[in-house]
Order: sequence, then structure tokens, then C-alpha cells
Amino acid sequence: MSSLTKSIEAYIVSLFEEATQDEISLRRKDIAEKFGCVPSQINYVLRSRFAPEHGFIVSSQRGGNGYIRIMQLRFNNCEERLVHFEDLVGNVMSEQESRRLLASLQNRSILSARERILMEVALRKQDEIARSTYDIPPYRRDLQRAELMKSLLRSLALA
Amino acid sequence: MSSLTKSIEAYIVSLFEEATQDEISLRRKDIAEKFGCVPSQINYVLRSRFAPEHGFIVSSQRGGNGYIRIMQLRFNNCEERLVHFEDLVGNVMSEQESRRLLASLQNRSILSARERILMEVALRKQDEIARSTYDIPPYRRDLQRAELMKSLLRSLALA
DNA sequence: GATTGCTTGACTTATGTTGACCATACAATA
DNA sequence: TATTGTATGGTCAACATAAGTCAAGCAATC
Repeated sequence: MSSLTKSIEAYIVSLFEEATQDEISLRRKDIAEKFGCVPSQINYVLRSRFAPEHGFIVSSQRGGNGYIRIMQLRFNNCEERLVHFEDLVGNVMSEQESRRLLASLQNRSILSARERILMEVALRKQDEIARSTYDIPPYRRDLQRAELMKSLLRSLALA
Repeated sequence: MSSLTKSIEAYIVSLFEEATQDEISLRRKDIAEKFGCVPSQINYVLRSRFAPEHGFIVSSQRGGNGYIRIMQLRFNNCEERLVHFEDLVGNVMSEQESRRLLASLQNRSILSARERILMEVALRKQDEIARSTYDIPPYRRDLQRAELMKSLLRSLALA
């Protein structure tokens, strides 16, 4: 008694298996018809199963000749190491720890200099906003930081 | 299958490939005739596909011997590129605009797939927190997004 | 029983295409 | 020189076609 969402997910995965590229394109309306559901169901599947954190990028266009395009990101064997570091992050991460981790990842050539900078900027910006705009106390910022760090690592690790 | 707009876009891109310069010139009327469409369709293609955010500048002249000239932007140094990005982003940026910009930057090989996904995750996370945790209204999220986008681009331009 | 995940449909927003009408540059002519 | 004609390109609004959002209700799981 597989759910609709799982069926649609499986179907989309099968499209990737057939495809020669890491990218497929589909019509929301067609898929909805194929599964006899409402079109917005497709959005739910995409949001819950094909998010960047799962290694996919979804882009779309409305209007005439509209489409939904799903790219599967495949990176070179960083997977295990990054997944490991994701565990290492845990639920809480201080600013210091985050800097150290990024430096270490760059040293081991798991991140390029540019990738590290992007992550550093993202972390710093988030922290800045949390602190100065919303007055979030340090501990909750450490939670948020760990969240963001994990999302970023996950996006690079999963393919 | 492929839309009229895409065909015209592809044709114009092919003109650039043939050209020796970073600049091409065309007659709106001629292109419209070639594709059997109304002339204003060309304006639509230019507006949606050859805007500055895609790295082009369009100038034109009306009247007898009128023309449309399309220049492909080239940056000589980081500074120029940075200024261009800041202009492009401005103070406000919708989620859509941000996604489109990232797609365009990746297409132009200004960003790698990994860099793009990092940026996408950072933007999404920030937005998610602003929306669901702090209940920030859309306009202020657009301000924040522009800020983050500029910070990320700035860091890369200088890297 | 409460929380989380799934499904639906009404409403919103974006894109592509067309045509009517407007603006401008140049040239011929008065 | 001033006027007018002709050849361009520009703008905008209407319409068709897709996709996105959101909240409410239902189902599954803890």
C-alpha cells in the first residue's frame, strides 16, 4: 500500500535511470494526470524528496511550454567523508568550531577555497542577522549554525 | 515542442558564435519575418533572454536604417564584475530572481554546480528561518535575500 | 492522543504570443 | 529650412497556458 508520494517519487527516480544525463524534464500537469492526482501534489513530492539537501536542483518555468527540470548532482567520491563530517557537526556548533571544520575540510581538499568562502559567508550572515536583527541568544545561534552547516555539507555530499 | 522564444534565442546565440566580435547587429523586422511572427516578439526575447543579468547589453535605433545591437559583456577584472553584480542584485531580490540569477551564472560558468548549490541552500535556509521561525514578511525577506546574495557574490568576486 | 506526513482544491503568479497604437530617424520635397 | 512620408523600432494590454502557494482536512505513526 505504497503512498501516492512514494509512487511519484519512484517514477521520477526511474526517469533518471532511463535518462542518459543527470537531468530530466517533465510537465507537472502530465505527471498529475498519469497518477490521477492534483498537480500541486507534484510540488509536494519535489519539496519533500528532491530538495537540494538530497542532491537535487529543481528549476521550473510557468506559462506556455512550461516545465519542471530536475538535476541530479553527482560529485566525485566526496560522499562518505562529508557524510561523516555531518555526524561530526551534531546539533550544536560554535563559531570557532565551524571555522575550524571549514579550514580542515579545505586543507584536505574536500572543499575548494571558493566553496569554503561561500560557506563561511553564509554562516556569518545568518549569525549576524540572528544576533543583531532578532536578538537571538548564543545557544540558539549555535543550534542554527549547526543546522546550516549540516544542510550545506549534505548538499555537497549527496548525489 | 520548442517554443518560438527559444528558437529565436537559439538563433541569436548562433549569430554570436559566428561573429568574430562580442557584438552583433540585426533588423527586428527581418528576424520576425524569418520566424513568421510579430515584430514585438523580438522585443520579448531580448527582454527575457538578453538582459544584463544574462550578460548582455542591448541598444537600438528606430527609423530608416534602424537596428538592434546586442553586446556581450566582458569583464576585465574582479572589480568590474563585482560592480556589475551589485547593480544586478540591487537592494531587493525575489526568490525567483535569485534562482534565475544562479542558473544564469552557472550556465555562463561563473559558478560551478557545487558553488551554485551551496548558494541555493544558504538562501533557502535563511528564508526558511526568516519565514517560519521569525515570521518575517515577504518584503523584508527580499531585502535579506539581496543582502546575502550580494555578500556571497562579493566574496567570490574577490576570491 | 499528539505529532508528523500526505492529499486536495481554490486562488495566485509567471511566461509566451499577438496586435493595436506610439515614437523616432532619415530622406525627399516644398 | 520646414514639412511630410516612409521605414524602423518600442510599449502595452489582452489572452492562453502553465506552474506555485497555502491552508484545511485526512491518514499514518509515535
